Amino acid sequence: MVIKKSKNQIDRCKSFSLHEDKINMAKKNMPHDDLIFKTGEFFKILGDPTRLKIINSLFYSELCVCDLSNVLSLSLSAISHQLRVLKQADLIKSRKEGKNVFYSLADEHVRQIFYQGTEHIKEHYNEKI
Amino acid sequence: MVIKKSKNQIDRCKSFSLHEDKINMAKKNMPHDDLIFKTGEFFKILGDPTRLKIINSLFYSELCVCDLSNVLSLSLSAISHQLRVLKQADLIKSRKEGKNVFYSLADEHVRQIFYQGTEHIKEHYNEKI
DNA sequence: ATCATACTTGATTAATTGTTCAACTATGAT
DNA sequence: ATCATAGTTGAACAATTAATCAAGTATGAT
Repeated sequence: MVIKKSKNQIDRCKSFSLHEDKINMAKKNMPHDDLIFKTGEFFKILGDPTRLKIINSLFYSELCVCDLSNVLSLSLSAISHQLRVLKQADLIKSRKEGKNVFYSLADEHVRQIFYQGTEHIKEHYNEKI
Repeated sequence: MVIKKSKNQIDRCKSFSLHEDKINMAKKNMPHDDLIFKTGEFFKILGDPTRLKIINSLFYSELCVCDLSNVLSLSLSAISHQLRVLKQADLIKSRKEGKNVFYSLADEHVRQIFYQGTEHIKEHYNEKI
């Protein structure tokens, strides 16, 4: 009763003509790969609890690596690695003072998008979180 | 010249008292783990080019799996897997009509956050994308 | 009943990723 | 100069993940 697909059969449907207009509309309005990719990279950075906690911590004041290690109860190394990711993506900036390196948010935009994300989740779960 | 750390030394700094106020402020205002985690999961879903392209495609009209396969030049299987991820996260919804399953955006919020993300990137790269 | 089309799904595989470990450098105090 | 503290970094390891493959189900036409 099992029908095996031939090796090189393309796993696509055949009804291109059916919704041709809608398909072309979607294709025409597709942003360039570069923008899609970079936007994805940006959201990916916000897709980690540790990084979100770091961002939230920096809402109130600049903090050094040591402070963040205390706030998140995570090793200096783990924090430092994540700070590098956040800095390379220009979500945060740093300033050196003696033995300390103080980190702060790069701009208001980060705060806004973070806020929108949490609000979306809150609404979605009926304020139960 | 190499000084080896003892096995169980904790990789944390010792200056808790230095920035105690700032640390407590950050701790006090930290959202619950559940909210942080779910927000992270949400952003993670937006952190993939294929899913972003699907979302962008659905900006203009509902589309079936086959249509999306055509728009993105990706196999039905790959599209279907991603649609499931997007649906489970309530970013899209579906409607069955005969042999077709039509997908559309779940709400305006998704559109807004996607838009904010791309705008952030565009600003950041000086409109060069 | 049979067949083609639309879609789904579980398993596999390759690539990516977050944390830890163990080292390193940088700075300031003694 | 030596030492302690603050921070960085590369390697390793486990966990996650996106696409493919090979099968499956669902629906409508003949």
